Amino acid sequence: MTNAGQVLDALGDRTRRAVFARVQRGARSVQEIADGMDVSRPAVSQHLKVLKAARLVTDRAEGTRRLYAVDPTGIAAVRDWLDGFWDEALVAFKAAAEQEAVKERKRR
Amino acid sequence: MTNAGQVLDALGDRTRRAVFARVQRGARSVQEIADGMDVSRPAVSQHLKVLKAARLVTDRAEGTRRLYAVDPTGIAAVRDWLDGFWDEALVAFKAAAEQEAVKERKRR
DNA sequence: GGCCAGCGTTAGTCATCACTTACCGTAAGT
DNA sequence: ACTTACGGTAAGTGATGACTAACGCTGGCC
Repeated sequence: MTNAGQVLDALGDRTRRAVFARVQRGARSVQEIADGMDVSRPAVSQHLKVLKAARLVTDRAEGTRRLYAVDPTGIAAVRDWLDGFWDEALVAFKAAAEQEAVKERKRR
Repeated sequence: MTNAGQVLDALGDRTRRAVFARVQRGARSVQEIADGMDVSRPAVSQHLKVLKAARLVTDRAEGTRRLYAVDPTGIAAVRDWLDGFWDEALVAFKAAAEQEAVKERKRR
């Protein structure tokens, strides 16, 4: 199981999110990903390393090129993590809203 | 609509995630949240500010105390953002797997 | 009014990390 | 073997941001 914290740390950077989005849009090689971005290719390479460690992307060698693709594993990890918060958050939120409504009634 | 990037930036810090988790577990005042943590109270206060801006928590004054609660809005934002990736990621992943299988067959 | 508790804010410091430049290894073409 | 394209890595720098200490403000209590 991948640590959700690691994935969130990976997604907690704007540039890295842009790289991730480009991979998902179909970009393959590191060059293609870096083209049009305002950072250098080595920077992209380092970001890909982090994304890979978080299991957000997978890589595969093809000749001298290295092709990157999206890995659902990391996304699933955050998704599960979020869902845990989601349910409890809704319950807590509803309870708080109820309590607010009670106080509101008392005020009149 | 809350920006998903802002929420991810907020969750991209370990300490901030701890603060968020404590709020969800029922901690209310800033003191209660800070108690037992290895950072000072002002630090917690600053983290709460970021979490609030990302609409992950809400605050409400009660006397001199300030009570914090979880706000589902921010979580929903990341959730939607993730779901977008989720669907396309699965499709892309399946396609890639298919292509791999084809290549595998060709190899024999 | 005086006092205390609870928080937010500011200023300043320190560490983390994103980025670039340069370098090295590797695979394919000639 | 030479060259070229591609990409990971190391070293060094700069900027972002997390943290603490000190201060100020507000609300409740005596």
